[in-house]
Amino acid sequence: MKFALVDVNNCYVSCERVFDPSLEGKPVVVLSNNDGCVVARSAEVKALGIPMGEPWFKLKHLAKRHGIVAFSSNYALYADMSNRFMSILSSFAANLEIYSIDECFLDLSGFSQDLTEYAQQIRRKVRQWVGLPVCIGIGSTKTLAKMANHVAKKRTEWNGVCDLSSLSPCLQEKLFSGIDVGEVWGVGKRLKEGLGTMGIRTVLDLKNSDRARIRKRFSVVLERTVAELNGISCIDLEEVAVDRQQIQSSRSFGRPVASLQELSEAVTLHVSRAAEKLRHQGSIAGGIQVHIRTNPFRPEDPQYSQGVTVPLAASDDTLALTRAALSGLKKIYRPGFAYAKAGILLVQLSPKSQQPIDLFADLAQFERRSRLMEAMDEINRRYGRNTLGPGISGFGARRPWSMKRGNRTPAYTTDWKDLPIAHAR
DNA sequence: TCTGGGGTCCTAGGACCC
DNA sequence: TCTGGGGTCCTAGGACCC
Repeated sequence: MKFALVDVNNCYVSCERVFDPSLEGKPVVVLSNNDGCVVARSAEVKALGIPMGEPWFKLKHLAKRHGIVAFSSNYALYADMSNRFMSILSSFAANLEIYSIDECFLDLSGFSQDLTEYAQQIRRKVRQWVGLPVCIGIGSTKTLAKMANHVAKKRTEWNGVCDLSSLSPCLQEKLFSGIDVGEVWGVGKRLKEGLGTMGIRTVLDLKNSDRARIRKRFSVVLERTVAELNGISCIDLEEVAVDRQQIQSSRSFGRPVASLQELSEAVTLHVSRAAEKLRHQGSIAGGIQVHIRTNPFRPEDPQYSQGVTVPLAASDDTLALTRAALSGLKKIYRPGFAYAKAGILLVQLSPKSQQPIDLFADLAQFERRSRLMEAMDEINRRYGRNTLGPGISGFGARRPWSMKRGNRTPAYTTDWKDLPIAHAR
């Protein structure tokens, strides 16, 4: 087997730079929803030692001093750039797996040409056609391809491409002995700690570790990782997008919320968004979980966090799901708290084609509802999300709790009125 | 004042059944 | 006072990923 992992460098920052080249060379960050924390950093920002996930308010002084430019996240733009990026990749390999918004695995098994040169061609084309810089890692398993990608990104002498399968075992060992085990795909903070107590500190240590012992002390997942580091491919390319098993919608509020009324509006909005995704993948949900919580970062305030799962006759009907969610919310709601976040989770998903028909149900009513949902999705697709929804979710201007997005760039590629040329005039 | 959101998989423990 | 063993299903929580 041979896999390549193509990954956009500092994806969100790079997308912003495509439409404002003057940002090139400047320190740039993109912030999460509510402008909460840093989710993308340019190389200049990384060099300042600012970690991923750092809360923005803690950085403001640094930002001023170094002239850091901060953008609110613009997901419509990033998603569209991602689609363009993926479509270019599909011309380089017949089999590929879109792993995330900015990463894609290609199956290069059986390719006879020089893979490093092929990867450089991919880099040039992506750069030329969509303006995004990418790095490419190649290896005989997905875990090795990930590792190679890390090397390509961190060590400039590789010029953006690293093919581990072209290295001699001796060179590979030398490389792996110099990389922290925490950089391995699937090894997070806790596992790194646990491995450390066993004396496993580098990628090479993990590669040479005893698989049975790893399985016993940790899990089958980590055992698989060790196998993959040794070139034994355990994780397949997943070309077809599989149906989600859960669909979630949750969000922090722009400001604290206390009333059941406002929580109900937020929950209703979340159900609408999740139900739309549910119908899009052609599934029905057999349960809906509702959760609310106060702000855990303010331990001096009274804290409350509660969730409840409400079972229901499997459905994809926004109104039925909303009813269930609101009944759950009423059960867990306690007055007297400053709530910071609410969300819902659709669970027990199954294909709509398997939906059992209730013997006593009103079929005509069922049909009308289906058509209503279709019409609603179509209107929201055409005129923007939340154009049409249950009345309880409130209207835009009346949603003081909705999120803060102080500095979002225009939807350059997905909205006619935001085309760059219109701004140039 | 201000700390994201959406996923997956695994494990442990409780309820229940025979 | 005595109190099995094994299976399934569900849920909560932990860990990881981007």
